[in-house]
Amino acid sequence: MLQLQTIRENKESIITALKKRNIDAEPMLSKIIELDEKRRSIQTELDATLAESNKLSKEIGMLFKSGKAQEANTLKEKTAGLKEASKQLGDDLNVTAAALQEQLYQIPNVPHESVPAGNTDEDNEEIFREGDIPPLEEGALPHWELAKKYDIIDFELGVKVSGAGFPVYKGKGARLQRALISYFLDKNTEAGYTEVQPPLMVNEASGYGTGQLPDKEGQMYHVTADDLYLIPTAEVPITNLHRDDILAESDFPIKYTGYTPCFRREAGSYGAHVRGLNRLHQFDKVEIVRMEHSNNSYAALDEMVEHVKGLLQDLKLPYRILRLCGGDLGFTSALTYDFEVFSTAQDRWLEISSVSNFETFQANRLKLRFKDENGKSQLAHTLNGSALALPRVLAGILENYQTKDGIKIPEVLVPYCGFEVID
RNA sequence: AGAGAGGUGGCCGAGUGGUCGAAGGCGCACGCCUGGAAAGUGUGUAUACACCAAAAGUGUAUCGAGGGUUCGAAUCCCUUCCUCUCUGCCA
Repeated sequence: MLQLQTIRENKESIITALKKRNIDAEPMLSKIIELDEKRRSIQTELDATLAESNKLSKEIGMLFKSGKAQEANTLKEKTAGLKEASKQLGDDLNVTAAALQEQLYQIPNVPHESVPAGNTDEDNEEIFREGDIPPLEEGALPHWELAKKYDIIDFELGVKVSGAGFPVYKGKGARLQRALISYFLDKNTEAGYTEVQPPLMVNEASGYGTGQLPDKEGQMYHVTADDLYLIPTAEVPITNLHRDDILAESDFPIKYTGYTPCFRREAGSYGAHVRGLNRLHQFDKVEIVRMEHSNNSYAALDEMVEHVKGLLQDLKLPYRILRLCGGDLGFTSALTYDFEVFSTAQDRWLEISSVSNFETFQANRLKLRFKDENGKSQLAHTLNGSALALPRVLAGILENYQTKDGIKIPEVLVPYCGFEVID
């Protein structure tokens, strides 16, 4: 959510920046400014009315105490009109503030200046590429065939137990999955991220805090009996650890990492691109989350990108980094780098990490602030990234490391797996 | 799930209709004291919004949330959320 003051002061530049998202924000912003002006004028009037009313009440109290009941009763009559007026103004204020809030929730974050304009993923800008694409032998298989061949992931069993998109990992497949989680957590911890195990269900306030609500309500599983939501990413509970906090500058940087399953309804997904591990209702992910001083968040973002690069270099997977264009940028993000691994057997790139700076967009909803050197509160910046999302890393490993003698395990994972090959 | 207790400032905790944004304590900050520290001592120490160019200042709101009674509510009434304890159930 953008800050009102920012909108008031930078309306034109916000409109220009939002054009990169192919949004004409002019009508919305004008509406917001209009509502804000209305709200302020009502507030001023209401405050004056209440002040008058408070003053009279005090006088009445004094008069009663000193036994001048008659004078007090005279004053009482004067308060009736004030009371009526403040009730009316209060209602107006509530209506206006609610309308304003609703408008504000609809404005996406302002893209960073480096974000390219564009409509679709075609317009994303590749900024880095590394790793060799392995020459595969005749008869190389996509991961869902490999999963079946070596009996390491059973999609049909998942269908029986839950439904499509809930795979069952078995044997060495399950072990490899666990190895990846441990490996990522270890690397993240080494890089200074504090490991946390957050709740997997969150309340409504948390959903609003990070921006899943109200915009993406349909994408989360809603446990209606208790009004909780299954987390679509660890970003939600971890970022909300600091909801309503006022930090000291010395608290920065705040760095967390956490492994969680993630639950996504993925309504509307279908087709070949969602086969196998490509798109699931439940998947595992290790996330990194940071809270930063506003003047350090882009340095932090770069650091996160370097860190994720390190993970992929270790796994020796061919990958590229994209700077998302305005049209592909998430609602809450100011700048996002997507990491994609090349899946050789599918001959396509698979997104395995998304690293974003939200600037103050989430912090404004979270009321996550810090005291600056002048003792003033200002909003912190929040960032997060996958380090990494498991299923597609797994898909990449299975497909890129396949040989006719089985699937080799990347060297760094062997100590975690306890075996060198899946055969 | 049943019964009970309770939600007050960073924390603890007092406050049952008016002078309460809220005693007292702890913590924290700054100063004094000290060779230095501790102790002692003094001062300060919530957030949001509005007015003001801004600072200063002023006003308004906030004692879980929402509503009501009243000239006036932390205090009374209603609704709701949450927490804790015991019982039950269960990993």
